[in-house]
Amino acid sequence: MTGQQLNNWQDVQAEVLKRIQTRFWKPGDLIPNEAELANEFGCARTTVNRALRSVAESGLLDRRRKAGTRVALNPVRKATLAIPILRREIEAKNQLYSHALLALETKPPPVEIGARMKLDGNQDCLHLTSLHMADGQAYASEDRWINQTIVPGIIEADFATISANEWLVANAPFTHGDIAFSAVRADREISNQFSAPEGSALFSIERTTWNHGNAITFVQMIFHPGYRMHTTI
Amino acid sequence: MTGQQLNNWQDVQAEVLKRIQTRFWKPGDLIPNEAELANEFGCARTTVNRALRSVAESGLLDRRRKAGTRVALNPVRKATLAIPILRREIEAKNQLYSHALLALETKPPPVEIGARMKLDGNQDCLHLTSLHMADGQAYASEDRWINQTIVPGIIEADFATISANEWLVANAPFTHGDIAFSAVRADREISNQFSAPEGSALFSIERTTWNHGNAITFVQMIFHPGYRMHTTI
DNA sequence: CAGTGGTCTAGACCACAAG
DNA sequence: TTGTGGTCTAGACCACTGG
Repeated sequence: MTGQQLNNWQDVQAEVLKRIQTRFWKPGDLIPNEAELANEFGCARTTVNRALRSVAESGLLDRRRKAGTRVALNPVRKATLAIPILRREIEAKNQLYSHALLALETKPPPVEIGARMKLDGNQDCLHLTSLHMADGQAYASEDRWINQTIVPGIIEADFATISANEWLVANAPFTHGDIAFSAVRADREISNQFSAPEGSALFSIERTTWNHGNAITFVQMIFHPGYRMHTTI
Repeated sequence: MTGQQLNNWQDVQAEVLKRIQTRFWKPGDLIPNEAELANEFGCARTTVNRALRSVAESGLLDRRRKAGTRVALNPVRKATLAIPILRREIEAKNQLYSHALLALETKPPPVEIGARMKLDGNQDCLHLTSLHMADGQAYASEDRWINQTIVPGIIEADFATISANEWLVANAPFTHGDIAFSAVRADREISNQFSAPEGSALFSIERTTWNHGNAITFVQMIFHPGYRMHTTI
């Protein structure tokens, strides 16, 4: 060991971050390999590996076998953002959550939505619109299509008492999903729901969830004026 | 070993995910401890630990010492989204990146921005507005405040040739940042930049970056109409 | 108190890719 | 070909926390 004693991977990680932030290791630099750092820090190579892997996952290091580990030239910082169930997001603010089912029908979705769900042909879907409220104020408007052919039991669900999202979370496991964030203009219907001027700029989240190759549901949530989604890096 | 042989942590992870998705382990269930799973899978406990830790990070498992590991009741799925440098985002689409500096001045920021940057008093900041373009089309409009007291060399920077973001990435390391996403209405100036109707709904990203306790910069990026930010879970 | 996950260690072998 | 990170193992000790 030639340097200070670092006993756990968090300490090693902190030292590595410090060297990057202070430009002791500059962007593009090749840093010592795991064995050398383990020797310098007086710990096992496994510990160094754990620390470096963690820093690399955050985007600050590029690691490649044989080529070694370099400080990232263009650090694409990765923000992790939690996609909460709306009810919990609202309750976390100590507000009362409620929701109202506005419409429920069975029909084939518009072509662009059918395409996103990779449905073949004019397949019937369950279509529902509902409003989520915090302390009685409109919080988010939901427009959802559910692929009823692959969700057993969906017909019996009572979406007046449980929100579609919560029912699906409990009954239709998914393997992965796509999410898109954007800004949309409030049309007449939406602006009425929020008691906001027509043409207001509203934050939108669209999500398609899948069970292996099959789309379970497509949902667009449009949030009240002024809504902000936060995260940190 | 009582079950099938799983030789690496990815296989163990896949098996664990399968058991969650198929409801073999149901939400709220306590699953076997690491030693039991290691025995069942015929691998070391370390390997099981690596797999379970990874699943827990995605939000599907709750792990607590002594209490054991449970399938999450309300899985708050975590989406990791990459915050790219704009130039790279544009070049990744095989478009030509360019940018124009629209204004540059030195003055104290508005109070709400000064508060976000935790500046004390009416401290002068470098304020610049610029436009990022893809193939000559307006892509995003940037409004940035830089705390010049803690960024050495900022005076010499030539923001006509290098974008402020790239200069800062190269010269002002940060330890962390806050990000907020929202929707904003295009005012007259912004709508002119995008040749879009006034009142268009535009996607906005605001970011403050810090070096320990000191704000380096606050920036608001407003994107062209129709911009979407994607991720997966 | 005792059971669980969290971590460290030393050694080993392997997969990948640069030269 | 060979140096690098990626991973597994067995065993050990520790930290936290539920009962």
